[in-house]
Amino acid sequence: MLSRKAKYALKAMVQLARAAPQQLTSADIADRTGAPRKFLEAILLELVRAGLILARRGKGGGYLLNRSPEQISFAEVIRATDGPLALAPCVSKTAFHRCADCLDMETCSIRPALQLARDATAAALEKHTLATAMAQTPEAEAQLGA
Amino acid sequence: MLSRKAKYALKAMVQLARAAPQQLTSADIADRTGAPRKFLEAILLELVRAGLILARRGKGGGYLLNRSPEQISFAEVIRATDGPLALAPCVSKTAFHRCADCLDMETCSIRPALQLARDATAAALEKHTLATAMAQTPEAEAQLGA
DNA sequence: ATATATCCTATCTATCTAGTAGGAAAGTAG
DNA sequence: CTACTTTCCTACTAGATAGATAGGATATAT
Repeated sequence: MLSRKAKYALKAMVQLARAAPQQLTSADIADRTGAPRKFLEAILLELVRAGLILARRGKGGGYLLNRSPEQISFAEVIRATDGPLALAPCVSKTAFHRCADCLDMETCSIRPALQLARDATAAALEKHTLATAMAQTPEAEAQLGA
Repeated sequence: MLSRKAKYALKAMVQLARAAPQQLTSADIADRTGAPRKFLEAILLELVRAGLILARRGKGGGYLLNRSPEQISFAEVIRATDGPLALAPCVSKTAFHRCADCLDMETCSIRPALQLARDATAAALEKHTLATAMAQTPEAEAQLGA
């Protein structure tokens, strides 16, 4: 399961894609996604640090995508917030290391299955970009207060 | 990421598949997988309740698969221990419900992506059975104490 | 009866989740 | 230079989950 953090991040990214080339403030995004503003700010900061978005401080400031929506995949956003997509570190491409509870990776009886699962998930989420999401759901996000 | 519980469960199931038609005690399985015996017992109990294995109490007792290895998928074992494979409840087939943090499922901008991811993961893990795992790694599991 | 093995309950510690609160730093406009 | 806005940073908290451990009750075979 994704954490709320990752879901808020994904929804925020889609909102930024919709707003482009205009920027949105954390308050704007909080309104549009239902995420608590202060919590959202921390998440947006992580996305800034991951290089996915840019931030402008001060009056008239806000956030905007650092790349075009076609170039930002769901996989990247999830990795930036929740970490690797893989079901175990030993099959992760972005954060590979031996599992603490498994001595011999080579003869591990469950690793091949986890590898297939990772590849399948990664393929789906890397193909799916912010542009895909925009095209599929062209309307504004439903408001929580509605 | 899978919990240790799920990994122990999967490894235990593969060991039971290898041992069949002989049964194994919790101590046997703990030895072969590196899982703490008492922790493992709790896990095995969950697998019993999920109908994946059978337990025999008393002297000469132990655990054994309730179906043939070809009929038990990795997906089932993971669901029995860690819960749904899906990244969100709203795209889960086995535990479907609306996400607490999302009012309108129909217009959700991230749901289609999560649906694709779930389908891809489920397909991979449902196809992969204990028999598949046995065939791929015919040797005994590496010992933690080795 | 005794030994064996699963089943059940309770407890514990550390970490993670999902925030809240308060303010510092930076940028803009007058 | 001052006021205002907006991001950035630090600290804190309540509650849940992970990953166990401990001790014993219950069932079974000899």
